[in-house]
Amino acid sequence: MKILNRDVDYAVRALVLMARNDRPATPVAGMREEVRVSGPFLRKIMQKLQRSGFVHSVKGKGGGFALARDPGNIRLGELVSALQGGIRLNDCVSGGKLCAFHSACKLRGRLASMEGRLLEELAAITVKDLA
Amino acid sequence: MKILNRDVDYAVRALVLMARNDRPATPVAGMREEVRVSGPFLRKIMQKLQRSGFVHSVKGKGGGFALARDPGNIRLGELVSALQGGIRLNDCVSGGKLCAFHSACKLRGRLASMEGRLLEELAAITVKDLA
DNA sequence: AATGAATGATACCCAAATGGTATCATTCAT
DNA sequence: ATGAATGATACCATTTGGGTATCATTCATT
Ligand code: FES
Ligand code: FES
Repeated sequence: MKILNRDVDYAVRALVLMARNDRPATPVAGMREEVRVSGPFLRKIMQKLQRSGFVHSVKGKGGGFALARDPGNIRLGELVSALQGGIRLNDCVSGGKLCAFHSACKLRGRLASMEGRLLEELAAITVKDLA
Repeated sequence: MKILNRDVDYAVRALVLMARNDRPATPVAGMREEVRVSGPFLRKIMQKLQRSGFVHSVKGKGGGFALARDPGNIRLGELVSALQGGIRLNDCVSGGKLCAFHSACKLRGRLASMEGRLLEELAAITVKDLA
């Protein structure tokens, strides 16, 4: 039961870094040291963040990445949704492999609300909180 | 972000089944139909449950598995711990790959307490509840 | 004692997800 | 032109999850 995968982990570090020293553009080469990850991998993550609208990018010399949104409004829950996909619950529910008690089952609903609460808690944490 | 894996899923179904028709011993062959899973796989899971003390087993002809504990006291949280292992949080914490802000990081504690709450919620659900 | 129904233990295998690298194209300041 | 930067994408390697196969052991029945 791992809550955050690597992508989210590194993304958080990078975003926090950018939130701290608010520069017009930070290249990957200027972050990979502190984030403790290889350049190419961090770059791939940053590109995902760019596509999801968390950061914007500037190509060419002097370019790099910068926050596209107020760090106080970048919520962990959104990062999780963007970088490690949605909810799957258990296979009985999402995979269509129903068990014999399906109609009377009290489990599905409970799991759904649990996952909901989890995401709420994640949504309560912003990049600013962590900077 | 999947809460329950297959093992737990099938285990719950089997335990609920046993709680319903309280027989002295149910063989795997008598459960695999309703649980909707292959015999060998269910058997492997049942063996795990036996090793963890949730059920006891009787070998030989007429044997099988039976609940070793009151179904009202078999909690989902325990099943998760026994069948899909403990907590890993993110790699910054569990993997020892600390990031640059480790000492000041507010994330680890939050994740830990979130996971704790999740397990509490799971612990509130018993096999009896689901039967 | 022999048989067959059952679990115990363990090794193995396959597929999917995760984590990570490599390559080439594109943009842009100098 | 050059070189520093990202965009896009294909590829690879490791781990995990899900599942099968096999042989050993136990025990009720005959
Ligand atoms: S576990 Fe199958 S319906 Fe709930
Ligand atoms: S994410 Fe590294 S110390 Fe918190």
